[in-house]
Amino acid sequence: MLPKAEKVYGYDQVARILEGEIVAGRLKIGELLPTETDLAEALGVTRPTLREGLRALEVSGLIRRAGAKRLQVATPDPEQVAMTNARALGLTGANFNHLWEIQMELEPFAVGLAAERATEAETQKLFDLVAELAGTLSDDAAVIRHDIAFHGAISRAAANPALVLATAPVGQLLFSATLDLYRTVPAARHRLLQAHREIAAAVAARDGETARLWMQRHIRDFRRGYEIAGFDMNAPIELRRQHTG
Amino acid sequence: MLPKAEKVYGYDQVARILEGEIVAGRLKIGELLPTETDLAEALGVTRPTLREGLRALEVSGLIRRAGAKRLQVATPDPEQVAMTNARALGLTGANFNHLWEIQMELEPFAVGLAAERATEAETQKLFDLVAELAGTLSDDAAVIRHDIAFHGAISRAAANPALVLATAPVGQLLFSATLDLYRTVPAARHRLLQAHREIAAAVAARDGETARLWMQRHIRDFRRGYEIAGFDMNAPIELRRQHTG
DNA sequence: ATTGACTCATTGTCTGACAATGCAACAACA
DNA sequence: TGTTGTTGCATTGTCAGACAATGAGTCAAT
Repeated sequence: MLPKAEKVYGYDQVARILEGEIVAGRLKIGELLPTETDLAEALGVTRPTLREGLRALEVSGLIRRAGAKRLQVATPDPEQVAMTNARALGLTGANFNHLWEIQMELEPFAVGLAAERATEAETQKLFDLVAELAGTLSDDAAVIRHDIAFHGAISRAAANPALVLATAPVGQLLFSATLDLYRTVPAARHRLLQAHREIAAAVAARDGETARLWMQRHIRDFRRGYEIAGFDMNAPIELRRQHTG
Repeated sequence: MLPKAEKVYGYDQVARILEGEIVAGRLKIGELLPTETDLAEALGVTRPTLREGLRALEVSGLIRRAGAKRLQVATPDPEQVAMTNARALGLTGANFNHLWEIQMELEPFAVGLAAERATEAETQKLFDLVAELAGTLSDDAAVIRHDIAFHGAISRAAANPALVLATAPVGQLLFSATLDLYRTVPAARHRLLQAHREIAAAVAARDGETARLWMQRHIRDFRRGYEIAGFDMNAPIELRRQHTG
């Protein structure tokens, strides 16, 4: 019950201080950090210690390599954050049912918002993705990349950063597990193409209701494919590392 | 368009290799890592380099200090992950409207599932939290801590790890921004207490519909409080560091 | 104006070291 | 016998200093 006197290590200090400076806006986004030697001196630690702190910040996405040299203050890249979360989610033992349940709730919601708010460029992006998919339908890995990209584009079109953060990890994890699906149930890819096509059209027409319906159908269909393929829906899903595109 | 020959640094290698070993299950959860000297030698790097990699893994939650010495393989702590995400979300410029929108969608959904699935212990936890709140209603910070804990407990009762991951950051960020709210609109805390009480009762009664309705009311009410207080709902919300409990 | 060579700063990495501290074994005691 | 104090050791956190590789900037040559 006591406030447990936890020792704060140097590298932890470094990370916290720098994080505070960034969040408080004293270190502005895009700004270049001082050299490691200078920073270390300013913070009263040595370079190895400083670097441990920097590595921590880099993982949480608050700093990024600019070019290849200097480090740059940055806002966390949603995709990178999503990837980290997806992996974390995989390690908690989440299974298909868990993920599908969330998908079924969030994706129709997202596409409804997207239908209201999508900009011209964003709907165009959806059409582009669909067209691209039509061309690479036989490449399983490409289909999955497209699937992730399409749902990601919808989330972004919904113009809500919190929604992106909530949906992206689930989608990445779920879709990454479907490589075997398309091998086992080849027909699934055509149903996917049609669904995406209809969804894109509905979003462009600002028809939220139709978009939601197609999305629901799409996600139910996804589950059916998983059933047909005979996969175990209670088995933990693990994130498969993307073939870096 | 070219596959950009990206240099892979030693510390990055270390992190990836170890991560791979953990995900693949060759390093089991709870297992203690070898000493830094041994690990460094095994991986063909020196200790400073190794430690940078370890720091990265520590931030992503894959390893944790056991006791105070040796490092231990671990599954990411959802709360810690949520905190990281909440901060990331804050930096993307998410505002009250964004967060509330998600909240309004996910929390009723979560409480509906909780009403179906909550175990005896989990419903008891809800009642305990409500009782505790009733005792500390005048302490603003305590009210907020309770609020986060209560919604977290519901997510967990919904028995879906993906849901926890999706809701926790939003809740943490949103509620952390309400300290001023209770100061400005003192009555809000009583309405919050009532809502939580009703929700806990509905979950215990396995009455999903009532639970959802009260949750919706609760979240709408929250918004009204925010309006009455005259806060700007389009201003970015920043995460306030918790007073470590 | 563009290209090329050159300089220099900075990073990634290494070597070696030391103090602090937690853990385990052991001794001393009730 | 069970508990407490002591001691030694292993391991971590941190430091100091060094060096090669490489990116960026400078300046001359074309």
